[in-house]
Amino acid sequence: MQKKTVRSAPMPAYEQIKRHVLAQIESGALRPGDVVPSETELVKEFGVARMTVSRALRELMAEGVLNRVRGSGTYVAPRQYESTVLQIRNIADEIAARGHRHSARVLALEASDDPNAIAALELGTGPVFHSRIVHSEEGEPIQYEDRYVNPEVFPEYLAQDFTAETPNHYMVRLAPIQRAEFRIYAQKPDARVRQYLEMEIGEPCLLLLRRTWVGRHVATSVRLWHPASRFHLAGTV
Amino acid sequence: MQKKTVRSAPMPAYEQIKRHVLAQIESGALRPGDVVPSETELVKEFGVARMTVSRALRELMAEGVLNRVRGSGTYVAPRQYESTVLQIRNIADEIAARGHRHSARVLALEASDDPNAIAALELGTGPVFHSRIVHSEEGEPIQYEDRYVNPEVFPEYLAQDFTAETPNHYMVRLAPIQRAEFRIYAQKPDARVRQYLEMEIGEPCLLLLRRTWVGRHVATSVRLWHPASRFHLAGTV
DNA sequence: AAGTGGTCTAGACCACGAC
DNA sequence: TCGTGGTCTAGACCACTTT
Repeated sequence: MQKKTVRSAPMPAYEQIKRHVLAQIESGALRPGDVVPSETELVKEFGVARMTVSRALRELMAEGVLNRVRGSGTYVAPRQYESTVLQIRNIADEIAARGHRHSARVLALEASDDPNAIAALELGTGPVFHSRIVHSEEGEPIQYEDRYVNPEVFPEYLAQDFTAETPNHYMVRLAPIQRAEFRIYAQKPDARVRQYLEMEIGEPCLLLLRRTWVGRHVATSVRLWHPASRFHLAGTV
Repeated sequence: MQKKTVRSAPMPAYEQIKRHVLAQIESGALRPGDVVPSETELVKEFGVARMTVSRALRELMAEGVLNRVRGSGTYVAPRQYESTVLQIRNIADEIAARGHRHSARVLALEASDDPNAIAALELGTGPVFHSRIVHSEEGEPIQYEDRYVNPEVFPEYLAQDFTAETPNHYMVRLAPIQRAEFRIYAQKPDARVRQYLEMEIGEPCLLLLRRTWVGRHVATSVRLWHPASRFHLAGTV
């Protein structure tokens, strides 16, 4: 009963196995519903005891990443369906998780000198970057995104193609978000928002305001309007 | 390497240990900050291997019930109903924090056989307890609370005076909330809610649905309507 | 029958904190 | 130094599903 040779990385074996499986899911090598290698196979692959593999897979199941069925096997879980306030998720991921098609229409992508936006980003002077995008799920508009971006944090923002990648995904990919502040309102949309979201007159919006920090900089300040009939927020504490 | 004698209950040993610790916390025998018996002690008490105790305590830490410090010990975690993001706060406290006066009007306080409520509380049969209360800030209504309560968790609920203490405060005082699930909607209020909240016709509501757990019981399921013009949610991540 | 996951044992080595 | 938790091993028995 001797511990095997020291691993190069100071990371527990079960954690390495978890990351290995997660990486395969993120890369698309493993898709929802796919069979994950069995405990026995992972034992051989990683040269560890079965308890260690078992813990890794059990924790991934507790995290909602995998489903395990005794006698059958381990499967990649379908993605979660409800958006959450607690996590800064990507509208495109949420839509994809529901098995639906996401599309984005870029209404504006420009520099701006709006003093309110400059203040919200806690900058002294402008210009700042500004984008307005309508996100749709299966062709039905579900979010009107009005976003201001700190050029010091994302200098290449205006050069991106936000029909291919959402601003949120782009920013998360480039910089780790360290803090976020949000406010949630029920609000009647103005005429422009109502039209872009194809809403009935009188239907309210669920409005989410969010500012996120990267280091000491306010990276972005965004207002997200959602038609009340087609969207809600959810989460657990 | 023989498995020990068959347990009377068909429940894993680690699960029994978890329930034992949770029961002590719920009964008040263990309070936040208290030291939980060490792995070695629990190994002796339950006659199991250390890995089994370790798993039980590790899972309770993952659930936020315990804190574990290597070299020091295992401790009961502080109650978290105010530390997290969408805080499970008391409307009366929030109003008091603004230096304002809170008042409550109890519209109903009764037993109910509503099958939806019974299902929401994950009970087999009713009756369950039901209350409807309008909360006001400086005399201005700010929240319409429609709450169902699990009688197994709060048997004395109907005997309380909720003009003096809010249901939320009463429940938090009696039992530690361990988990909460919420959903947030923008919604047009029905006529009754609109009237009690003294809202203009056409003004939307911010509707917060929340279920909270005490141990393995759904303790309460509540719908909170707020006039959009006078209320919003906020938090940080 | 063979393979899967679920649980458990009785040890072990280690990093860390309190004393 | 001693006790604590963190991880790991190399087996084992079991319930269950698939073939």
